[in-house]
Amino acid sequence: MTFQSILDEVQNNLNRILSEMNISDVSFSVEPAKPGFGDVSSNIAFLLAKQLKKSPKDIAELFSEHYNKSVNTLVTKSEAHPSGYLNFFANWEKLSQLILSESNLDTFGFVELGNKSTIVVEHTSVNPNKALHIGHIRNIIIGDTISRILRKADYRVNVLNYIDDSGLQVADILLGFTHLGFSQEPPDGKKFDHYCGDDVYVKTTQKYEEDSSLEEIRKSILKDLEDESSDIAKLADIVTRKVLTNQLKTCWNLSVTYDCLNFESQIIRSGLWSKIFEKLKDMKLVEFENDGKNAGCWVIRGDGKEEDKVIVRSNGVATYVAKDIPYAAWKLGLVEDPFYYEKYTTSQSGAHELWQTTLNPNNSKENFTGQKVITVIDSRQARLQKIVTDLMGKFKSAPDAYVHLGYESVTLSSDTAKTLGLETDGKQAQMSGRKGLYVSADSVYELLRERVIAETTKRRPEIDSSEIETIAHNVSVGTLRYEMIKQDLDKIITFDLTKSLSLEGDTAPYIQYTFARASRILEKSGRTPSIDVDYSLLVEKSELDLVKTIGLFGIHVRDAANNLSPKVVAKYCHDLAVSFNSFYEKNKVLGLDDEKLEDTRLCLVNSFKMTLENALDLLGIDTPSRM
RNA sequence: GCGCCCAUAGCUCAGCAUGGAUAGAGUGUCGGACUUCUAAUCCGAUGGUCAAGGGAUCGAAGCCCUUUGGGCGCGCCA
Repeated sequence: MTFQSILDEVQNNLNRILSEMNISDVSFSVEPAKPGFGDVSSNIAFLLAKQLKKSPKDIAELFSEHYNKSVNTLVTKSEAHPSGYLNFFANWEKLSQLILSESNLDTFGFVELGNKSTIVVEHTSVNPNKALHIGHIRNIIIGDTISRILRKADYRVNVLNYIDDSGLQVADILLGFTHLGFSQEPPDGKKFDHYCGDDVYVKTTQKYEEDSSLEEIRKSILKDLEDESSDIAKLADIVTRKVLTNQLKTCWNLSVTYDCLNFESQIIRSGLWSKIFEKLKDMKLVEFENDGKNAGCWVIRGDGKEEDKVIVRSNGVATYVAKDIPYAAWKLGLVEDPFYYEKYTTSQSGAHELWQTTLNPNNSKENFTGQKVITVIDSRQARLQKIVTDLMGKFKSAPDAYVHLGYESVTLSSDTAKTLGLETDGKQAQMSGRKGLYVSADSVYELLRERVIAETTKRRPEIDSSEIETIAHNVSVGTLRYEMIKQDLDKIITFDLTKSLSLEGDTAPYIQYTFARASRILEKSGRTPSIDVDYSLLVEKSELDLVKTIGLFGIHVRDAANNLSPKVVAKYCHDLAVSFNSFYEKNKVLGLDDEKLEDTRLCLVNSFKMTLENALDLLGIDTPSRM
């Protein structure tokens, strides 16, 4: 509740005043005030201006008078601002006690939004034929952060990663292995996913232009992939799983975890598509085209001006979107589950168990479906995802059951493109796995790590090298993760190898640094912080601002979960850090010759530290106590 | 051609969902603060016809319409 408590109190009192005045149906706002306008503000006077035929200023004054006569516990006074706003001032002694003691609870920041309903978040879903690049990382971090936020908002979250192990891109590297003589062993210890992506995939696709006969081979490989017993399918299984293991290492290293891996090859072999197809026909959601340009195909009718979408070709083969339909229905639990589940061979970090689908009935049955589904895919797929969303809305009779969470892509800055050998004339460049134009996630992490090691060694020569390694890891992961979610999903991220890897300003290290400062104060105090302190001693503006910011945690978690907006939490963490730095600059905590004041401030510092850790955890960012 | 998205300080972005007070950060540039709990920090200065035009409103960066500029998408490819 925390800061929400005072908002509720104001809301209730205003409602009571309204009913005394016989006014109803006014949906006024009660919000944390802007700096310099008290602690809580309401726009109620603006909304009543017309009805009462008075100026907002007069109405605000009227309300202010009434309000100051009502019973208050957390508000000391209300005040009419000439602009028409009604502002309220908090009883900080009580509010500080409320906020700081609640911030010590494990449940702090938890909001009851999902009512323990299950929700599926699917993200990553990268073809297992290459290493992850910085563009994939945006998808992964958005998905992982959303999952963490939803858990904090009382949802049971099932995180899925869809493994497209039977598509064209896999066929391409298989062709490289079987027909172009690429060894299945990567050279000199190169990671297998990098080898497949940098060498086999890029060079194989180059060859298509030189040798058109390869196109036929490619098609036959693609066809063989569907037959489980073929040599190609067996090879594909070995290769894609090896790439997958390497991709997962990259994800785990970034503190990203999953609940279940779903393999496309198994969805195909399970026969789920034909069941869904029958259902689509029964529900008249697909139609057979007798003539016109799509003669002989099954299509989904376009919405308004949109073109019809072919789902099954005239040769009977399903198209790309069609493959997404049975999977989407499976995720929503709308079809009988054809899969069994076994634990994944390598366990991921933490206590989080990772499962994978299998068609082998000697395994257990589990449930990874959800009442709602969020699929994280970049917005270039918006059109196709809209088809799936519409279909699922009709299947489930709930239009918002399936949500496509789209985001803009990551492009390379002109300078960074140049380092990869592409001249763009000052413009940013789209990444391309096929052309080998990308910056790998592993290399970015490594670059960051080296810089943080150098920086930390320079600043803190007394820290031993193993702790430096840990700090460097946490700061590098934090920097990368924060960079991927600090802006809105609809903004393109132009990645630059120099500018995007800064450790100063609005970055994770800035925030992490405040945690280290707070830790140091607590460590030096040699005391155990208590919440049994004199809260009336917190009177400085920078102290109360920090208390207030701490108290706003839950409100931001709710906002982020409601709007599926990770940047809301990123912004909050930054706000917390700014508040703390301001407090730190203006107030000493130790050596005051005033034990009571020291205890009170230690309590505040400890609350800040716990809340920041709590909030950063939602971003998957760790908190070093020294850096 | 049709559809979706973006446009706010030199640069990168908040604020827009739910219209209301003084449009905020970071970065850059210039200047200041480490014998004092960690300077990955802090303080000050600089910097804005909120792309343009129109509309509805007592009131618009925000809502509606048009235009311009940029990005992306529109296959019996995946």
